[in-house]
Amino acid sequence: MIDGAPDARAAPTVDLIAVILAVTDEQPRVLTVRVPAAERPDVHRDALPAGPLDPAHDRTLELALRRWVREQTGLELGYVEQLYTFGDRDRGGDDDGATARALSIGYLALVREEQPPASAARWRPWYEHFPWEDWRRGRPSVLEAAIEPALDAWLARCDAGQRERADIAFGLRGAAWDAYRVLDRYELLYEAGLVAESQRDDASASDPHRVGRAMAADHRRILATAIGRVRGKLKYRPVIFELVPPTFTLLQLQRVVEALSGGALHKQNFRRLIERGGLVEGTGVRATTRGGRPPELFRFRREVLRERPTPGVTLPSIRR
Amino acid sequence: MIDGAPDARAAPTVDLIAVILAVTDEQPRVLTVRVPAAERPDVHRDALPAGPLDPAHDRTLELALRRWVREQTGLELGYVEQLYTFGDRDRGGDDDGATARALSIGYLALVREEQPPASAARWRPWYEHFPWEDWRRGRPSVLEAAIEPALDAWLARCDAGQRERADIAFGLRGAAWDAYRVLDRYELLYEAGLVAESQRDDASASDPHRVGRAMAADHRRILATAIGRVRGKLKYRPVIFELVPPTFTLLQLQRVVEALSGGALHKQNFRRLIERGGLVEGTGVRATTRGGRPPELFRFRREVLRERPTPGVTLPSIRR
DNA sequence: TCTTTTATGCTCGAATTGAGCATAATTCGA
DNA sequence: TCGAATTATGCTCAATTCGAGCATAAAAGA
Repeated sequence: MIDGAPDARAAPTVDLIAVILAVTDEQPRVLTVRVPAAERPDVHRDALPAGPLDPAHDRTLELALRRWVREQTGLELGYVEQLYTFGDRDRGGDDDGATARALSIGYLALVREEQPPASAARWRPWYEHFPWEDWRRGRPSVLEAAIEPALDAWLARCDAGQRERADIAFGLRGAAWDAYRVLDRYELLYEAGLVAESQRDDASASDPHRVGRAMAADHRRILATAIGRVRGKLKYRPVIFELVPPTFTLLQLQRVVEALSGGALHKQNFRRLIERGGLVEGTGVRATTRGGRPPELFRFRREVLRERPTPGVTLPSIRR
Repeated sequence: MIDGAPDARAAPTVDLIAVILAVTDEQPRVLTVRVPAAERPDVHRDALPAGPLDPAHDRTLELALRRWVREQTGLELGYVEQLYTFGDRDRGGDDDGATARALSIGYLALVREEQPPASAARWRPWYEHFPWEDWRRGRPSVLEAAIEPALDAWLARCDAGQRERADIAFGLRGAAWDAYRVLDRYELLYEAGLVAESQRDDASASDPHRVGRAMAADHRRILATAIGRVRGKLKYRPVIFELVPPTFTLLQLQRVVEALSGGALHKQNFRRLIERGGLVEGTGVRATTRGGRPPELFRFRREVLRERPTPGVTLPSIRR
């Protein structure tokens, strides 16, 4: 069986699941739909949009994704990249038995502005699901108020390895907060029983100190993966320009970076980085403004791709 | 169909495919098996080992992978991460019709040393498949001798966008060579008909200026994805230590980084980076040596994970 | 002992980064 | 109309990092 031929027994159902992100009004948002919960059809939950993989129509997985997203939401996706394939058995979805395994191929998509979605989909600020990830106005209070005490209590029953893992993930006891470890943090909270999803999956789970707004099945895990990915990508690819209009002010751009990375940036240094890095060029036009000196409008400078190997924006160094 | 329920029509076969990497004798190697070609059973090709996803046995995809790799090759995998899911229709495999789609979930694994593989698997230097990726002894001659002329000829029939894409991928006309764009380069060569795989997939393909050793189906594309990933990962996670013995000299470590990244490093600066970055600690023991001052043996310093957000090694700046 | 070889320490200038001060160009209220 | 408030933008300065090379140390081998 080492010869590349897949086993015929293994025929799980496969769907494509989309994490579609945009930033509007300085809030990063994710496109969600409301679905009835698997066990309790009267309860509705936020879910990521998912669609079938239709072999008859689509030559590639990415085309399949673009097609059903267009058909279902009217949204024309720009930047798309594959995220991760989720296939653990107990994914908390409508997985009925042990034999039929559900496989979801997750995709990350960035769209330019909040286009009002057709259908029942809606844009939701992602920090509602991850309040501990937004450090733009300082350390999130939920950390001290809820997460740390509950985590401590849980860790008292764990070994030193878990303690170390938690320290690194949450920047405790002298460790630094690493903005990219979004999934690590979510997984710890899940294991510690601090998110509603783990209560659902495990009846014997501990107390209901739930943090953040829950999602259907394992969709919050998928969103965590996407946030970590987009934060990482910012550094070395100019994906940020997928999220802003064709022309923009440097402050607009900065706010979008801050929204994604969850940290505050030093304004003048951000400008220096972006301008001297050759990522943008001025248009000569100034934006109409609502007070203060009117800022110049810039556009993405495509030529940077040939000039520099990794044109991105370095992340925070959280201010203060 | 936006509700997360997968369509029952879509039931492709799924297998797990492993890119298992090691570095021995300063050569990066990949574990391959020999399989008969889909169209011509008399011809054998290098392939990546693949195994089934068995829902009955394995709770997670990663466990399934570890299990069949252990069973088939005797190899106990250490570091494992999911790479990418390959599911385009024309993957060049034993895909018989348009209806049955083959899905391969690729995994990247790093193992510590060249353990002599049981079974028919063998270790193969990956630069045989990608000779243009090895810049350790300067610019690979295959670029000037074969790739650039053929690429130029092909680009003459393309639009300016392709020209730009090729410049960026291969560092032509003033652009910088970016070690991470392994997949971009392979895909261009594929499209230009410069690798044997594209001849197989397209009977009308151009001349046989083939570069690098071919692999079965789309396995070379998968390997390219893995190489790009591991090169990227080096920068911000200490994955390098998955590939060296528990204690090692700094030169050994440097050679492994160079093998993976495909570039030469400045020795003293590498030492400074590693030591002052707190990635290693001396053992006080010196290695037995074959001439020259005996070097000290170091070990990975685990505490660095809590001290620094992104403990990795910055890549070359290719010397000379 | 002298040459060769590899390891390791150190310096120097250039570039990058973090932080803040200063000035410019507007709007808005008194 | 003037001054306060607000936002944009230019500039400096010190600390750190990075690229490159010189110099010395510690061994083997002739």
